[in-house]
Amino acid sequence: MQKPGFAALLREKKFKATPGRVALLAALWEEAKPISVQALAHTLRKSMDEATVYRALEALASSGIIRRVDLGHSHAHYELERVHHHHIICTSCGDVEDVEDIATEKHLENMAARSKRFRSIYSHNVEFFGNCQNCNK
Amino acid sequence: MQKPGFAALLREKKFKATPGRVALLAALWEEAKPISVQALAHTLRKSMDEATVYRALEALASSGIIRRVDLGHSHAHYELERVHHHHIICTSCGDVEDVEDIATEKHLENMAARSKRFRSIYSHNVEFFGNCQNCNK
DNA sequence: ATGGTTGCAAACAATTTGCACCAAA
DNA sequence: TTTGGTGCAAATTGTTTGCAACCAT
Repeated sequence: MQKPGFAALLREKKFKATPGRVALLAALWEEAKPISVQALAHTLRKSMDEATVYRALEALASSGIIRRVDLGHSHAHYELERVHHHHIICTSCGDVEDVEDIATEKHLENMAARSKRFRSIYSHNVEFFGNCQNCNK
Repeated sequence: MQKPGFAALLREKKFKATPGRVALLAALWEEAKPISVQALAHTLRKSMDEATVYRALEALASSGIIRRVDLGHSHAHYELERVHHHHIICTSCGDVEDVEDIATEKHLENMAARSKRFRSIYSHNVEFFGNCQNCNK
């Protein structure tokens, strides 16, 4: 994926392209994996107040520009919405690896389609937990 | 699933079968769906201090008796570990429905097996987000 | 007897909110 | 000029911890 024009992307989604939000998206791009709000706020400490980071993350996540990810910790992580994928988390060292598989995605859609009370399902998260090779010695 | 003997279950996993923990498991059994720590602590207010609820939940979850579930809120939920299944969450009213599908589970295993850095994967979570029929009018 | 468990209080961490001000469109 | 976005501070909410006492085994 090419680095997108973040300002244009924001305007496209009806947001104002403020320097802070552009910096936020750039930081997520740089990170290239889920980052905690605290770490992100620290990175952006020159550009954005922590409360504003929270507000921006929520707004951008509900517009689909970014994605909220749960890694089993007691605080949220976010990442740029790129190619659809999921995560494997090492419960020992916290390391995260991406996984993707088209065939599985189809099955996930089927699974969701079985619901009786839900007709519209617009997203899903999948997380695997295990130990990476470093921690499994 | 039959209602288990919680005291015996606890001892089996090398825990002490205290009245509080038995009450906790009974409460999760009653609830029959993911419950927030706060709601659980409120239910158990006569049996267990909130801090103890947190400690018990963590211990029981890492032994596999119960399961921690992320519903996209900013606090944890737990449920009894029963038949393996996942959840669809209504992002409007918060309602939760269970989903399960053996075929999909096989594919999830395949997906996880593709990892390069992870050999041992012991659990996974899947959550779908959408709107239930009530909220989708 | 003894080590896991608990209550209570306090500390800590994560997230949200009110409000006046600012700046992008 | 209008309204979304921001900083700052304070309030909330969620979670963890220390320690002495307790009780299930």
